Amino acid sequence: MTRALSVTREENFPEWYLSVVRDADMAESSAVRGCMVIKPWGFGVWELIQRELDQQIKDTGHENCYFPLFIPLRFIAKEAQHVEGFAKEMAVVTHHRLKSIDGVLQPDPEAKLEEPLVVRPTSETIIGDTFQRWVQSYRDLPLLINQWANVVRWEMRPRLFLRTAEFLWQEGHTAHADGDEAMAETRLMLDVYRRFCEDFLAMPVVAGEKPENERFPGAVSTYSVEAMMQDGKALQAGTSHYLGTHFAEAQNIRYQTAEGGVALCHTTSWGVSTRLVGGVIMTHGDDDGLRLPPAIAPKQVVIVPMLRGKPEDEAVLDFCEALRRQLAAVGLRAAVDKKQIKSADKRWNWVRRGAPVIVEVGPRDVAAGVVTFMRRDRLRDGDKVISANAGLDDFVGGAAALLADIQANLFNEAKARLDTNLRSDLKTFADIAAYFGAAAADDADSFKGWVRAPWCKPTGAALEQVEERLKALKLTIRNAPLGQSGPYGACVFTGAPGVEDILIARAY
RNA sequence: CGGGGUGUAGCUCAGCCUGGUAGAGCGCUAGCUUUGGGAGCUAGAAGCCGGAGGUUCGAAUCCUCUCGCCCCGACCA
Repeated sequence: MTRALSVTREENFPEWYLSVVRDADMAESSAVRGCMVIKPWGFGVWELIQRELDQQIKDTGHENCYFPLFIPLRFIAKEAQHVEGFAKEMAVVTHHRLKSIDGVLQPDPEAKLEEPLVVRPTSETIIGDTFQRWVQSYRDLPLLINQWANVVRWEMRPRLFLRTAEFLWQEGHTAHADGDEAMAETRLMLDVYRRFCEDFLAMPVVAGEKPENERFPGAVSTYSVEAMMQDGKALQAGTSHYLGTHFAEAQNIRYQTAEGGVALCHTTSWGVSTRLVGGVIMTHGDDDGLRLPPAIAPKQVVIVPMLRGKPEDEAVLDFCEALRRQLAAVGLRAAVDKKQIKSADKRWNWVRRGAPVIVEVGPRDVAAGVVTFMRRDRLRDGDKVISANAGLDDFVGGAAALLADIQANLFNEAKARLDTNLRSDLKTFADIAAYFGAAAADDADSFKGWVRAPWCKPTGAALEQVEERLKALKLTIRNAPLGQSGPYGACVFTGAPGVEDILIARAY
């Protein structure tokens, strides 16, 4: 069986993932450990994610700002849990000048900063410091701000897109007069993320609240949207935090109430990152490479002219260019691949990159006024590549609907996988342990999916115990799905009466 | 920061044990043939063998030190 990639998902999922990232021209690792170069095709996907999400963030009343990359060390120190959460992965700037000493270029000892600066791992503190000055009166609230930025977290185990030392994201930060409003904001943005993942990335997610031990450092409550990858692991695709008054207390974000008193603001923060691109790859990719949902495909229809270095090439190119213009005229992102390589190679390059529709045009098509095309979501029947023919006008007229169908099909496929592999019939921890193959170490990477089960929502030391037991099976609690209602069975960890359902899964 | 591995052409790697001065595949360049579908043949460009020191007539190969990277653990959007 000839596939476009040299490794299949079944053989080795992590290797398959790397192979898609590489062969689809998404990104590559760089000279800087843990930092990646995002290539045009990968960045194009991110740009589309950015464009759409930016609009949705604005539509919900937020405005964009930009805050500094550097944060004074003392700012980080202000919120105790925040420090603890991020201290171990912080890049620190200590000097402002280089000097050649004994022929070695190094930080000039004379140019040491009085106070070190950290490269932002997230911006709660610097934004809180700003909010403190911006918020005076209840009339200044709510303050609804977002920024698109890069952040740095010195990760020990980087993986392209999924976990890199530097990554791109948006971080929303808001301040509110009271807790109810801040909580509503937290939940609103979580819902924006859920809809965005489903409608735009065609990636079904489960929105829910994180258990206490998985909370953002400094948050009162953390919510996430979790997506199931094709190896059954969970990917946290986005988070939204209700920060209570923790940061307001640490940074003195207060306002005068209508009654003349002084009150602390309730703040929120929420973000999604370039990790989404990794999620798209692991949700939709197949053994021929990436499959991009049309909504985030930088090129939705790629036209490959079959050129042979003969006089009729010119007519083929003219035909392709005319087709491209017609597709552009109906609002689609179309391109003609004029690169001087064999057309069969071009086709497979676009298959690997996941262009939703690939059109091939040869002299015979031109003569007959038809196009031959493949849809990437249904590339093969068995091993055979499926291609279809359509008259030029029919193809152009139906292209938008075709793309919509591809988008829907990718979502439905992923949704069916999520539904099929989310089990809720395991009643005890022993069942769960057996299901995830506790004994068989070599079984650790085989597909398992998620388990939904009731628990008694322990806290503190009791929760730590639960965490330990799960950890032995490489499992984590992903979240407690929203919108659930009892009655609940017995807690799978303790047998005590359950108070809510949680999702248990291996995770990225 | 613990345990293991590895560094040779753009990429993947062989050669190292048993020192004699550089190889393969893919990719790249050119030419010819082929082409309704991931082609073949021929020719070619490309590496002071991670770095420093040592042993030796001679080091990719042996020794010492050093740096980088990868995998497994602790941490993680």
